[in-house]
Amino acid sequence: MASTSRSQAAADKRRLILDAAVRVFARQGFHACRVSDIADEAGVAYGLVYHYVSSKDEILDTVFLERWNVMLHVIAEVDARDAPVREKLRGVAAFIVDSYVHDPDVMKVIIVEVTRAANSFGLTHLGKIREAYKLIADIVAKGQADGELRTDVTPDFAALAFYGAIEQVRTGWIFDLLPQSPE
Amino acid sequence: MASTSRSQAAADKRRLILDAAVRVFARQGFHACRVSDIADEAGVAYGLVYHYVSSKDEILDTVFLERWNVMLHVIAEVDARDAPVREKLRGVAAFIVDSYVHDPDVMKVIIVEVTRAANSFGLTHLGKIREAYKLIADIVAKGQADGELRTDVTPDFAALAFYGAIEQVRTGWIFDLLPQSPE
Amino acid sequence: MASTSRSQAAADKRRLILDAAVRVFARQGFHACRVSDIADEAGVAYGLVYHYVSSKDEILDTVFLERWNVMLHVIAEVDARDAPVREKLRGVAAFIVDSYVHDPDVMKVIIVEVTRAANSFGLTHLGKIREAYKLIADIVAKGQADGELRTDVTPDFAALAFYGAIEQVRTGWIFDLLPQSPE
Amino acid sequence: MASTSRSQAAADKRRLILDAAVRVFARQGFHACRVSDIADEAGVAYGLVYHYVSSKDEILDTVFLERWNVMLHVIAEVDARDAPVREKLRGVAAFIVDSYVHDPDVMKVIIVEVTRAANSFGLTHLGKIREAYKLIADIVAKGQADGELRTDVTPDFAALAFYGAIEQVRTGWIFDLLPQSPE
DNA sequence: TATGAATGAGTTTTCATTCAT
DNA sequence: AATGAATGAAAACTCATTCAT
Repeated sequence: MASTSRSQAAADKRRLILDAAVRVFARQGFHACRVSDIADEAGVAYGLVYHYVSSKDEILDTVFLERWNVMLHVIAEVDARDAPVREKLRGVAAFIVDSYVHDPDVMKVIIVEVTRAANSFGLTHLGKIREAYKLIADIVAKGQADGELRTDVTPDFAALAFYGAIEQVRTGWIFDLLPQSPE
Repeated sequence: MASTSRSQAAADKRRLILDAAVRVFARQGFHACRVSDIADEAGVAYGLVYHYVSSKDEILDTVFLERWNVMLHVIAEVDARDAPVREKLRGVAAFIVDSYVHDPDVMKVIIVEVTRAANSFGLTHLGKIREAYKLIADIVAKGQADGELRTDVTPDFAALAFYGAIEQVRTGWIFDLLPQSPE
Repeated sequence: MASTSRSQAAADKRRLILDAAVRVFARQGFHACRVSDIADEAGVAYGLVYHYVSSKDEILDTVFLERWNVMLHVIAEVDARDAPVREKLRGVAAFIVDSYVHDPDVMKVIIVEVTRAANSFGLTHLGKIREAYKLIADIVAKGQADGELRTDVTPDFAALAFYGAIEQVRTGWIFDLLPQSPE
Repeated sequence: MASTSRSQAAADKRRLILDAAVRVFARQGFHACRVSDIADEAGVAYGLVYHYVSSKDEILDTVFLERWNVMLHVIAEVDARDAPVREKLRGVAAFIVDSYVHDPDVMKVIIVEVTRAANSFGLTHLGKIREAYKLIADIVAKGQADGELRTDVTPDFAALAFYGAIEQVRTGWIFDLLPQSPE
C-alpha cells in the first residue's frame, strides 16, 4: 500500500512533467525548447526531469505513443461494433475530433512534431502511424465488400483522405464542419 | 558581357548551393543537417556557403520564397483568365501537382519545414502562406457570386479544403487521383 | 542558511571564473584569449563559464564595472571629507596606487582593455569613465573656489592631468614617485 | 625609367592601401575591421591588398614603424642641435604635436593599437618604443649634467612624464596646453 | 527524491589568406 | 596587376545529459 502510493506519487510526478512538456512543445516547438523550459513549466528542478524520463526524445515518444495507442485501441473497438460502416467512420472521426477539443496541445504536438516530421520522429514512429491507416483502411475495405461504400477508391486512399480531413480540422480549427462526409 | 557572365557564374554557384541545400533538407530535415552537409553536397568548401548566403536560415527562407512567390504569381495569373471557376481551380491544382512532379524535394522541404512548422519558419512566413489562401478563396468567392459554385461552404473553408487536398497529394504521393474534383 | 551558503558557493565559483579571466586577460589580452583559456585557468569545464556569465564580453564589463564603481564611490567619499583639497587629491591618488599594488592584473586589464580601448569597450563605458573625471574635476573646482588651488588651469584639465599621472604610474610601474604633487 | 615609374606606381598603390588602412583602423579599431573594409576604403579589389602587403598585421607594423622611425630620427636630430635642453625638448614636443595636427588618424592608431597594446603589437615593438624613451632620457640626462635641469628626477622618469604629457594631449585633444613645461 | 552545478561535444559563423583567371 | 571566388581553421556559444550532494 505504501509502495503503491509511493509509486503512484512517482507516476503523478512523471505525468506532471510529461504534461508540462506537452504545453511547452505546443508553444515553442520541440527543437526550440530546452529541457530547462520543461522543468520550469512543471515547477520542478532541472535534474529531476531526468529522474522520470531518460531523454528529451523519450518525452515526445511517450506522449505520442500514449495517445496514439489509445486511438488505435478506439479504432479497433469501433471496428468491432456491429454497426454500418458509415457509422463506424463517424465514430472514429468523433473520437479524433473530441481529442482535439479535449486536449488540443497534445494533438498539436503529435501532428506537428511526429506525424508531420518526415525526417525525425515521424520516421521513428512510421510503423505506428501506418497501423492507424491500416485499421481505417480495413474498415473501408469491409464497407466496400458489404456494398456499403463505393469501390471506385482504394481503401488505402480512403484512409489517407480520412486522415487528410482530420489534418484540415486542425489546420483551420474548424471543428464543426467535418463530421458529415468522412468518405 | 564579362560582367554579366561573371555575375551569372556567381548566381549559378549560389543556385548550386541552394539546390544542394534543398536535397539535404529533404533528406535529413532542416534541423538535423549541418551547414557542412550542405557544403559537402554542393561539393564546395565550408566557407563558400557563407559567401553566397548569410545564414542557414536564409537558405530556407530563400528556397521557400522563390517557389511560393512563383505560386502566388501563377494563382493570380490563373484567376485573371477568362474561364469558368472550376477550370481556374483545375489550373491551380495542375500547377501545384506539376511542381511536385518536377521538383519533389523543394515541395517536401517547403511543406515539412515551412508550411507545417507552426513554431518556426511557418510563423515567419505566415503572411505569405495566408496570401495563397486568400487568392484561392477569392477565386472561390467569385465562383459563388457567379452561381458556379455552391454557397454552403465559405470561401475560406473551400480554400483550406483545397490546400488540404494538396497536402494529401504529398502525404501519399498519389499524383494521379487529384485533378478531378478540387472544389 | 543552506540557501545562503549555496548561493554563496555559486558566487564564489563565479568569482573564481572572473578572477581567472582577469589573469588571462592580463597575460594574453582580451582578444587573444579564448573562453577555453579562461576555463582552463579557472580549472573548470568549458560550459561552466557560461553557467555563470552570459558572454565573454560580459566578463570584461563586469570586471571593469565592479572596480570602477568602487573607485567612484571612494572618490565621492573622499570628496565628502572635511579636509584640504590637496589632502583629498592625495587620498584619491593613494587609493588608486593601492589598487595597483593590491591587484595589478585587474588594473592592467581595466586600463589596457577598457579605458584605452577607444573603439570597443572604452566606447561602451565612456559614461562611467567620464564620471570619474567629473568627480575629480569637482574636487579641483571646489579647491579653486576656496583659493586652495591655482585657477590658471581648468578643473577639467586638472582632472585629465591627474588621470595622466595615474596612467604614468601604471605605464612605468613607478609607484613611489607620484604622491607628492598630484595637481 | 619605365621601371622606375612602374615601381613608383606600385609604391603609390601600396601607399593608397596603407593610408586607407589607417583611416579604417582609426575609425573601427584594428580588431574590429576586416581586410575587406580596407580594400573598400582604398577602392581596390579585396585580393589586391595581398599584392602589396603580406598580412593584416604587416599593415599595422608598417604604419607604426614608418612614423616611429621618423620620430626617432627627428629626436636624434634635435638632440644633435647646439641648443639649450629646454629648447630641444620643446622641439621634440613640437614635432609630436605637429604630427597630431597633421595626421591624427595615424597617431591615434599608433597609440591605441601599438603603444598601448601591451599584449600584442606593443610587445612586438617594445624595442622601438623604448628607443624613443631612451633618446629623450638621454637629452634629459645631458641637461642634468649641464645643470640646466633639476636632478631630483631620474632621466627615465622624466622621459616617461614627457610621454605621459603627450598621451594626455591625445586623450583630451588639448593641443594648445602642452608646449610650456615638458619637464 | 530532489537540486542545480558541471561537463563537453556539436554547430554556426567569421574572416585572414590563397588561388584561378 | 587586378579581381573576387574559394578555402578552412578558429572561436563563441548552446544545451542535452550526468553527477555530487
